[in-house]
Amino acid sequence: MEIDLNHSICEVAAEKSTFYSVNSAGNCSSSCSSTPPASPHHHPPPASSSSPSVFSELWHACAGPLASLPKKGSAVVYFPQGHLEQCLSSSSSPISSLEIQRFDHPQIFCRVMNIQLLANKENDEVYTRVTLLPQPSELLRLNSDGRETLDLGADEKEGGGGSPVLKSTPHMFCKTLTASDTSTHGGFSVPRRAAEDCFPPLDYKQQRPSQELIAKDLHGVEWRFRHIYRGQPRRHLLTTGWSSFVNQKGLVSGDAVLFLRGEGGELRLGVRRALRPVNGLPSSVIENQNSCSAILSPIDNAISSKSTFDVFYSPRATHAEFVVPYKKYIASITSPIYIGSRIKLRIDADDSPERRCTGVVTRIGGLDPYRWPGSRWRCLTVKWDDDIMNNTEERVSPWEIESITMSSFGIQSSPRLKKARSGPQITQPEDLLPTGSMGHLDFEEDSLRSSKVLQGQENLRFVSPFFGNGAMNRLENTSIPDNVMGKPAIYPGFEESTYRFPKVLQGQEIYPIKSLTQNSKHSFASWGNPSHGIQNVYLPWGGILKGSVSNPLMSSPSYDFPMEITSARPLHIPIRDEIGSDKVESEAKQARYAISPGSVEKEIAQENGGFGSGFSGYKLFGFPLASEVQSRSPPPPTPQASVKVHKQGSLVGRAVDLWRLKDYEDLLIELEQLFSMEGLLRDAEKGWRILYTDSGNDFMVVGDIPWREFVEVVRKIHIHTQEVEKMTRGMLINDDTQSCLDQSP
Amino acid sequence: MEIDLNHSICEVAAEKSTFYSVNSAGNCSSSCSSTPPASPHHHPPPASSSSPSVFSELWHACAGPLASLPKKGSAVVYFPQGHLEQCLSSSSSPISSLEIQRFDHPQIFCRVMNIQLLANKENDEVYTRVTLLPQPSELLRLNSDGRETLDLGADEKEGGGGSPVLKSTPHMFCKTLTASDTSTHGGFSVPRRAAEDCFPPLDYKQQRPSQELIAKDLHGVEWRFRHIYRGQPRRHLLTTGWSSFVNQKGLVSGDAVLFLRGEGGELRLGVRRALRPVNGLPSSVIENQNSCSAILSPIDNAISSKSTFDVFYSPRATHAEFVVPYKKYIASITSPIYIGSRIKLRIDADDSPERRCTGVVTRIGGLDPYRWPGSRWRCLTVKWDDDIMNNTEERVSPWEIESITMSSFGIQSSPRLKKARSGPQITQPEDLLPTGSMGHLDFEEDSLRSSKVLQGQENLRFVSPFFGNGAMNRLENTSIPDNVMGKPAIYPGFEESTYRFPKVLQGQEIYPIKSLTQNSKHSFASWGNPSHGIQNVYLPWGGILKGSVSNPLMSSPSYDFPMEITSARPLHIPIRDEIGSDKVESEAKQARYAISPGSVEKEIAQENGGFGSGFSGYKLFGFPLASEVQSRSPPPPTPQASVKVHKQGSLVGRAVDLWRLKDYEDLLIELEQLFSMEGLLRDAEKGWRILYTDSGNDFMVVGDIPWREFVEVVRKIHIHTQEVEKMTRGMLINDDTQSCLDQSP
DNA sequence: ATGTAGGCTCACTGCCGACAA
DNA sequence: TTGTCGGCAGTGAGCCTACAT
Repeated sequence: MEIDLNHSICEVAAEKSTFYSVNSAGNCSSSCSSTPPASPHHHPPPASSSSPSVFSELWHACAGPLASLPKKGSAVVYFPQGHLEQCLSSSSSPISSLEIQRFDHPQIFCRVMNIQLLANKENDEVYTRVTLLPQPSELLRLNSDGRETLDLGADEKEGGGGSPVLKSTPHMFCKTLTASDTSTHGGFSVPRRAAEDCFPPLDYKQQRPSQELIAKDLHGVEWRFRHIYRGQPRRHLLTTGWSSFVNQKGLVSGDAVLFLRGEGGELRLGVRRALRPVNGLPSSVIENQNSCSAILSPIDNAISSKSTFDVFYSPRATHAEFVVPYKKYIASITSPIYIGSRIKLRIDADDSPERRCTGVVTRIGGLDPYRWPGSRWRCLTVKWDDDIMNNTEERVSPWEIESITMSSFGIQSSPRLKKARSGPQITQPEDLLPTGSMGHLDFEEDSLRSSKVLQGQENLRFVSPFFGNGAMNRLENTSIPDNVMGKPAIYPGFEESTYRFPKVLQGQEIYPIKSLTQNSKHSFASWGNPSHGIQNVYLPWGGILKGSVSNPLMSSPSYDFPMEITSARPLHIPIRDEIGSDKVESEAKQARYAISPGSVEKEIAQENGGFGSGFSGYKLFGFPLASEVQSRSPPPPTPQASVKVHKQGSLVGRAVDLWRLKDYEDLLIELEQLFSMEGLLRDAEKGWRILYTDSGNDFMVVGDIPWREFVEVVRKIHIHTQEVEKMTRGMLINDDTQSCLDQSP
Repeated sequence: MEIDLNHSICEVAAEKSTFYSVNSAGNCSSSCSSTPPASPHHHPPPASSSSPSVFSELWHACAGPLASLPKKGSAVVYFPQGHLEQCLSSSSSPISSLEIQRFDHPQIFCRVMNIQLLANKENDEVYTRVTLLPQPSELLRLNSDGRETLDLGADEKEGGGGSPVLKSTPHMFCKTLTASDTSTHGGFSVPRRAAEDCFPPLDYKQQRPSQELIAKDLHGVEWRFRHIYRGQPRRHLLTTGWSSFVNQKGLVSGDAVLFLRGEGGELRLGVRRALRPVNGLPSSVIENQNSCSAILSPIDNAISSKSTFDVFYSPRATHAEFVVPYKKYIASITSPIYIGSRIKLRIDADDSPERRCTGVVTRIGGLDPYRWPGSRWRCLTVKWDDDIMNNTEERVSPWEIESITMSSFGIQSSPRLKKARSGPQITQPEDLLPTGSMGHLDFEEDSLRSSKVLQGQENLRFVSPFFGNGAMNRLENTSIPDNVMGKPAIYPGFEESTYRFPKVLQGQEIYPIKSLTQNSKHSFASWGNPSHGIQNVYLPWGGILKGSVSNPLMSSPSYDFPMEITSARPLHIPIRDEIGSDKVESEAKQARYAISPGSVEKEIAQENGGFGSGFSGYKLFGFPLASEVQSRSPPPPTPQASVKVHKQGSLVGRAVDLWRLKDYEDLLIELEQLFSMEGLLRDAEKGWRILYTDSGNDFMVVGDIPWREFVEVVRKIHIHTQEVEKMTRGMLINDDTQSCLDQSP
């Protein structure tokens, strides 16, 4: 017998009680218990102790995330997957005592004060509202010597309080609409148990018992339906009024409706739209923008004012993970992720409980180091082994990863394996072994493979600018403290690396060998103050040169890397030292922690010896190095953070923070959201053009210059219809023809 | 017999030929002629010389602005009213030789290169596209001595070129839809002449002749209609396909459709929606914001790059005047406008040819002096004599005004006439008499009245900070050159003044007498370099003190102004001296030109003698003065502290000191208190939206940018109902409850 | 000449049980 | 138990003329 999982979930929800409490001090706590609800008689008398507002809140809490509720018997706390609501039914982790942390601001820890669901009345979607109390936490701090200390025991016993008021789960059901349900032909077929559970009883003695149901939606709008019990075999149907509801709500097959009966017998109903794929773009992209822009901005304010903030979050519409459990976070950051790493991920899909997916990290994107200088979060692009995953989860948060192993892909595909054998032996240092409970890295067995990854790489020839005999010598004399074992690699600034051309980043520079050998004078530069011994050398493929191996890159400049691998780089976790005076010192020390205690092979081409000179003036393949160099804190005389956006014909302008965005695509998504033009901007055929006025007051087309450059020169963004470009080319008229008259007299 | 004016207009358009030409050099010119079109036989053979593209362009030109086309026989060039298209049929002023000038950038003159209509495919509206060639003109320049020279003769013979290709106007008609036309019950009743003119002929021998019409809209979409000639009496009807068209275009009664038959017999059709009143918001707001932000920004670019730019302009949707004929402009700026001035305005409404409206200027708003430091444009708020005008034309551009007289309103309403008699005699200087052809000011007869206006004022006690014996003495010795007679008053920076609290502006400071007398030490300050003799004294009510009357404000501090008159101030036209080194000098000289040659009575309280010191540190009623002082270019680092707040529907504005506030939340609370809207603003669901105008004069949503940034750029805050956002997003589904179940079994 | 209303037809909405999965 | 289909009826869109202005 097949079981509709959606329905099963609903039943679980009904069987599991969720308790809400709000104490007078505003210190909300919600705890969960697996106590079964009151006896499931058909029509329990309304609980006199329950106030309508509590019912309403509970209704809101239940209305949205049903599909995200745990499977029967499951009690796993799995915040990172975004199914925050699981905490509601997790007896092991009451929300109020869970450590929550913003993924993009490691200094700030938050305490969940309240979780409830709210409705976006615009699109009828339900969002989870997480009220967080930001707590600049002592859990993670830098000691004076720059060493990172994880003080796990601190701040543990603070929350709590408030006696939870027990509330029995009201009777409800959720049904995914069938084609018949949404067609104009008929009504809505009510599942038998759902009707008996939620709707007032009918007089079954009648031939065709029927009644009028009145249900309020999230807006408070009443919807009336004729509920009839008829047919052979008998079944419950909603007829009159149903199609109007479907039409006005714009429901289609695959969407879901939800009915909930309150204590007084009053009905509520909500819709839960299916996650419709946004054309052309993976949903994960939308997720990221959605979350970052709309949700995180008030958080900054709250943090500075030490007040609470709310996070709105729709588990159906967005995959973004705003909060992660502390343990998960710690586990994640102690497991470096490299491009090429094979990761395992647990997926909570509606149709399969706990499916685990595996894939290979193909790209590591960073947050904007200007805006989130200390963020440890990275955006991973994953090529999944299973093709089914391709469309749904292209981008992954490192917090989500369950285990990591080094991938061995690319070995067989490289015909030049032997030739590369003479390359450096990349060995993962032992202290990068996972210490977290969830992370799993077996570098021992993977060390060889990762070296093969390096050896297999073609065409891209990289060398670190840190290379240089002097630096190497210094480095070899450096002793690595023992107490930093197991700590993550520390690195200020990070960037994605899917570009064909190498990027030079703060603390991580990548050069083609060719440029080194051919024109080392202008291609080499050093970062960091040599007097402080910036010693870590990260090869582009993620290995760390160790030992006393001579520099093969210099001697054999024709290293070939397979093209399918752009570069394999470690997921370094930067920690920002806010004490500006000792920046270099601490960076140097932090950097050391990432270095294997073994001998590291390095050469730092150090032509430009000065620390402050950076890479100004150097170019690589026409790309100015300096512009890519992320200067240290504070952010340079920064260009404006927010850029105004005007849409043609729109009265009101908006503003976007470009530093938050990663690329043009992000921008388009952001703009679409700001102006409610979902899907209209990314598709040029929709007729919109994005223009901008730059610092030279020139009116330009967005997208022509590199994103970073764009961010710095843009002054104002304009959204115009495509007519704007026709002004020079004359009118174009598209000739899609429609016939609305079939017969001619 | 009643005549549908819309139809008349259409016929005029058909009778008047409009000629377009585009020469190969890209130098487009369009000229007009009143030559009647070819004999109006029913089906003229397609002109072989006309290319389809020209037809298309012409079609676009005709499709939109029909209501703006001149009445029969009219040849008046009347750009300022926004009916740019009138030039198309004006034989006296071919477009190509007309001087066009941006109202907000007096240095830049533009030459019209092309005019055509484009479609906003979103709302199906038609826009006028004006391709302009900016010409940094010599017409208006400042001599080295700072005197303004109007070199009318220059630059006159430059344009032209290109032999216009004659094109006969295609056959077209425009009909405003009736209730029957738009009802679901029937089809579209085609006016007889229109059908015979535009549609292919039917075989009238048949019983019910019919045919299928295929017409393309602006998007190129083909619409098919059954065209039938039937009924008793016989008439032309569009049946099948029509209701689909109406529905999909969202047409309602009052909208108009337009059919146009090309040379090849192909049909085009367009819609022209009726100007639906935007609920709650005066259309002028839309206009201003829309135009300034979306339309003018590319112009800056074009000006700097000396390239062309386009202006998109919808005569139906916006009232903004982007271009004004040069003569009109000159006439306007030579006629100072005061609050209280009675103005006459010509209105081109659809239903009445050349209706003239009169009203009294109640408010003079300025452009942002930061962004448009030299703009002469002012936004006038006019209280119209005719109540009908109240909703349509609240705000007026000075370019539109036909004639100006001083108003005498307020005389009778003042019970304290006698008491105020001892006040200063405000006399308009003779050199402010109008010299332009259109302006009309009779200051001689109004001088007394304006003084009465002053005398009648209560409760608001103002005095200029310029008052001071030293300055007065200097001023009295100043000789006014004769050759500046008739030139407008020159003043850097200007601001509206409808507020209860005084504002301190550049060159125009207004203080309550009370503060002067009580704490003159901190309330007085001087602007301008005394060595250059800033001599003009503008009283807040717009008068210029002259003669040797002693300062009555100092001796009788209890001046009372009627509340209904905020202040009567002259519309000073600032001219920006771009030579930065001599700024003060030229300003001082320019200022002198506005002063009556007669003896002027002034006192400048000049405690703070330094020019650069401004008003920093002084506060008045808690309002820092310095923040309100508009410094000379470049804009000062200190943004304004107090920001004006306007609530939709409220006549009176308030002001908030943003520096006192911590964040957006504080702001909302403050605003709620100011407007007694407790709880209404912080909850978005209450339906209020907080917007603001920033330093770029853009209309933005509050909350998008960080608070600190916001504080620095905000210029004015607007509280609107949420309707304001619907203007950009289109209709929202209203949630009126509907019962869809009438009978219960 | 043309706006509006009544009559008429037809297509579609929407309620019903049959039937099958 | 419930998704889908054929049957069927009521409503209304839409074509027609009549009538009024």
